[in-house]
Amino acid sequence: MIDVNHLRQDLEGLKTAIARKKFECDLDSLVELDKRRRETISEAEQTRAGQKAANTEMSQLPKGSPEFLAKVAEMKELAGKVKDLEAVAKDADEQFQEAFLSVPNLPHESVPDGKGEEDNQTISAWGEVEGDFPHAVPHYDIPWFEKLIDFPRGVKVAGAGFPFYIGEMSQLVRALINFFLEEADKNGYQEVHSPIVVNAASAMATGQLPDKEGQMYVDQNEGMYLIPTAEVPVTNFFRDEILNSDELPVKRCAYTPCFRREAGSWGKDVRGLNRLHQFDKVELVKWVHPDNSFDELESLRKDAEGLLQKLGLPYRVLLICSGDIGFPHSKQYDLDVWAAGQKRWLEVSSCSNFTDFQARRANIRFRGEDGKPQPVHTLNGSALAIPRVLAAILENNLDSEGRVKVPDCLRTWFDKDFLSG
RNA sequence: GGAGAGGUGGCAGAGUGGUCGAAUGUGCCUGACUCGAAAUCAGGUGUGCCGUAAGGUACCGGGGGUUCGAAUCCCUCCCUCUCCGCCA
Repeated sequence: MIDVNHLRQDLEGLKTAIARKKFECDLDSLVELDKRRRETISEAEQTRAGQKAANTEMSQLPKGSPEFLAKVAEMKELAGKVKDLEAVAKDADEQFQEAFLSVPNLPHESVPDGKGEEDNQTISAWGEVEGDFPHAVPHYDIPWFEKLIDFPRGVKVAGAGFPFYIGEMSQLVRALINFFLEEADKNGYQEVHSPIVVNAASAMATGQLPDKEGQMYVDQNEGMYLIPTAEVPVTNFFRDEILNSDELPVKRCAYTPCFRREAGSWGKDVRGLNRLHQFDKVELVKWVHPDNSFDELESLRKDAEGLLQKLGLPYRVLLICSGDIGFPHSKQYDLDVWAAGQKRWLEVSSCSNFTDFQARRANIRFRGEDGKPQPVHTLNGSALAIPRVLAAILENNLDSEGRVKVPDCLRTWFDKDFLSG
């Protein structure tokens, strides 16, 4: 959630900022709800103060004395009034809070205006894309593909979108995970191994609930959610905590499987490894001082880019426009890898600054220079999502003999020159 | 899963219906003493919300209830510990 002072002190500025995003919310009625909330709280608390004062008096009187009994009778009415007013205030507060949760984060001034995907800006690119892949085919058309990635048996055992990776392919997945984690370590991210289920409070804090409930797998019995990204458990590590300012920035990385129901998006671009219900990913998360969160976003993005460069995979960097940016994001970059066989870009990373938006929901603060707690800024980025990186390696590195050249940077964990089924 | 015990401020730990946001100890900060440190002494030291402020109000695991009044009584959920069972 945003700072409520935006609503109280700069309503027009807030309207302008939100209008740049595609999300709609009725700020005028929100202002009314805020006003009513404050009035009802004030009234209930004043009445309650009267009750407390009377109770202090009563505690001095002898119990059971006529004065005492008279006071009890008198106070009954006030007690009922307090109860009623507190209920009204609580109701008004909840109404406001609920509506306030639907206000999106404000886009940063450096985020370009735009209606949707088509207005995202390509701000840089790396590697050759045209004419450099004479033997490329879509990864799912490589003759031996189905020997190493078994979709039908995944369907039998679990369902569509849950493939088995077999033998050398499984080892290659493991090599990618290790490579990503080691590079993150070199860049100063402390590795954590996290739960891959979370409770409702955690999913609420990072914004998966209430809006995106349908995208997660749920265990109804336990009230648990399979994580759609390590962002959720890792960010929640510091939920309801106050950090020391000299601890900032905190940088963490985690490898986890990720689970997404992909409700609504199934049927489009789903062949092979392009879109799965379960996939592996290494995620980078930062908790930083508000003063330098946008610098931290740049370095986060460079950390993710470094992986694609070492793998030798061409990619482009998209600066996401105001109309395509997510609800909690202030600024977002996507990294798209070039898949030469399919001749299309595959998104393998999304690097975002949430400013204080997530931190307010998750109640993650630090003690500022004045000693008062204030929200940190949180950032995260994929580094990287495995299956699409794998797809690009398979397609781009296919040679004339139908073999796939394994990137040199993976040799520590996968000691073969080629993958050939 | 069964039986029992328990969840209070950074930590430890009192408090079983009223003057308790909460004793005491400890930790931390400031000051005094000291060449400096230790020790000692004095003061300070939670968070949210309402309020321009003064101040008010809420919070003793979460939620609900009883009462004029709840950290304290009742219900319920969660969690921790001990023992038993089961198990990677």
